[in-house]
Amino acid sequence: MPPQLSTSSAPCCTLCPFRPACRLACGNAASLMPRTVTLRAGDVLYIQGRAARAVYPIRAGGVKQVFETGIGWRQVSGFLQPGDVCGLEAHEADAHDATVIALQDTECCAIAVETLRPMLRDDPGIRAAVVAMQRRHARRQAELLVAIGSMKAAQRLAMLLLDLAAEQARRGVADGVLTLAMTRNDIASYLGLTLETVSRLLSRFGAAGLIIVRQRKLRIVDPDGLAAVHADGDAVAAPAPPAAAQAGPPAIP
Amino acid sequence: MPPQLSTSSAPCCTLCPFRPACRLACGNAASLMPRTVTLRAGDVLYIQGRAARAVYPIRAGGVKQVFETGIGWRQVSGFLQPGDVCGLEAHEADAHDATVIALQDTECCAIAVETLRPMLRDDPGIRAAVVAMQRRHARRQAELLVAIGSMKAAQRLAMLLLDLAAEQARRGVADGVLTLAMTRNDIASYLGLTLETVSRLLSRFGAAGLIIVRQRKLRIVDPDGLAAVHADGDAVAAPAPPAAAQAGPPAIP
DNA sequence: CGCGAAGTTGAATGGGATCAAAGCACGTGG
DNA sequence: CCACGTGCTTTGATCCCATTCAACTTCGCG
Repeated sequence: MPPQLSTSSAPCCTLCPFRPACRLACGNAASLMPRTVTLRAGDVLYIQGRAARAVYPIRAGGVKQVFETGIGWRQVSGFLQPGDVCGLEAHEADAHDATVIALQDTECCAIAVETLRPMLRDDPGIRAAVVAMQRRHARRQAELLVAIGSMKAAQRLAMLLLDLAAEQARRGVADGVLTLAMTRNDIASYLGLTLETVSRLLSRFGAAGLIIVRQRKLRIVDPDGLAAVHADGDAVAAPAPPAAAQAGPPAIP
Repeated sequence: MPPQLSTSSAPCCTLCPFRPACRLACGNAASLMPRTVTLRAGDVLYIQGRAARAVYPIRAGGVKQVFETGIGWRQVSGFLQPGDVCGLEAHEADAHDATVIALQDTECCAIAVETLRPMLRDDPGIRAAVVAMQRRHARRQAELLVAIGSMKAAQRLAMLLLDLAAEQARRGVADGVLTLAMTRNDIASYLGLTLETVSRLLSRFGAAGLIIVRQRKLRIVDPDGLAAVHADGDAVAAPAPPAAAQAGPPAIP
């Protein structure tokens, strides 16, 4: 077993919708060999409003999507991880509808629209995968809208944590240790809160035994409890003093 | 000139994306003759999660979209007017992604997916119109997300009013009298507020001379002022007592 | 080691929610 | 025609959750 790589796993294409047509992923010499792009934390992949010339499947790392309204109000609108695809709007619009910024060292492919469009026309499998991806994104956005519109802060944060864990499970990671590549500020923006509130809630979740947090490493200890918080909001109220002997699980490795 | 119809104008197809292929709209005998549906206030057009067998262009009246999350939290997610199309997700999904309920007496067409799909395949014009409609909807949802996530109540309401006015202008109505078919509660749900807050803000906007409200009739007096409220939020703060002689415009006709 | 960015924690404030009570429009039936 | 009931709206008083302001700690990196 090789030594552990940085914090994220090596480039992973297993969830990429373009995998069957991609030489990087399946090795077929006759297939597409996409250009790749590498980004460092803070680098901008593309900017909202600029011409959309490609879509960008993420191979490793992580990015945030930032949306800016017509009058200049910005908000984080999503976090994308390996297996997700940035800029899918390119296949039916000519401009990007959000800005994408790397949260950590990130590697992604770039598939030009001139390559993409024939692929979508000719391959029903890929087309279906892309449509499915768009619908998942729309559904998540609708759920987020309701969360921000009518749920309390604790519910929103619980939702995000469960969401991140589900995403992680979807890409096959077994142990429940999440790495939050984004800052507290990014999380707060995404959830319509402030960074202080996010920090306080993470501490409170930790005190309640739902999670273990240490900086950007997070382990979900009690998924059912988190789900209860998401559904109820008052499930974790006062930071009850943990009495005496409570040999909780050791800190995150 | 016939006497004025109820409160909304007669069935209007001028903005319908399917107009060029529709006998109701263009009179071409060889074209499609869609089935029509009539609803009374409160009637349900379709329900989230049920099989999507058709799309429903609205000819007259108005409806609200209601989205329900996986754990049963509901929120109004949009208001649709004549020229809009309900259930457009049908062309790539097999289930409706929201519930649609009539706000008033409403008339709409029903175009079965079996009819829709060939139409979209063969007619680039219609396809483009449908894509444009979906993108406008996505953009509006993103703006709403930022508004609910980080704007104050007054800003959100100003945004909605300006939006409704713009929609009305888009369908060619000249005088600026809006008819709010939805209740204060619907507005509040859509904006992530409570009905009391919406009511108070409408009164405050009225006192500030931005609008004239009386029940569900609303006239925008000062669009620029409203835009300032949308951008700033503090533009209309204290309900300043209107001093003395201020012969404001007469009540809404 | 020292600096800046990110995170934690506390205390005070405020905006919107909640609770409560009238007021108003509209349909229904006496 | 008017009395009545119901649902929607308005307005007031109070409360509470999240924001704001501020101080301090921790981490990452030159």
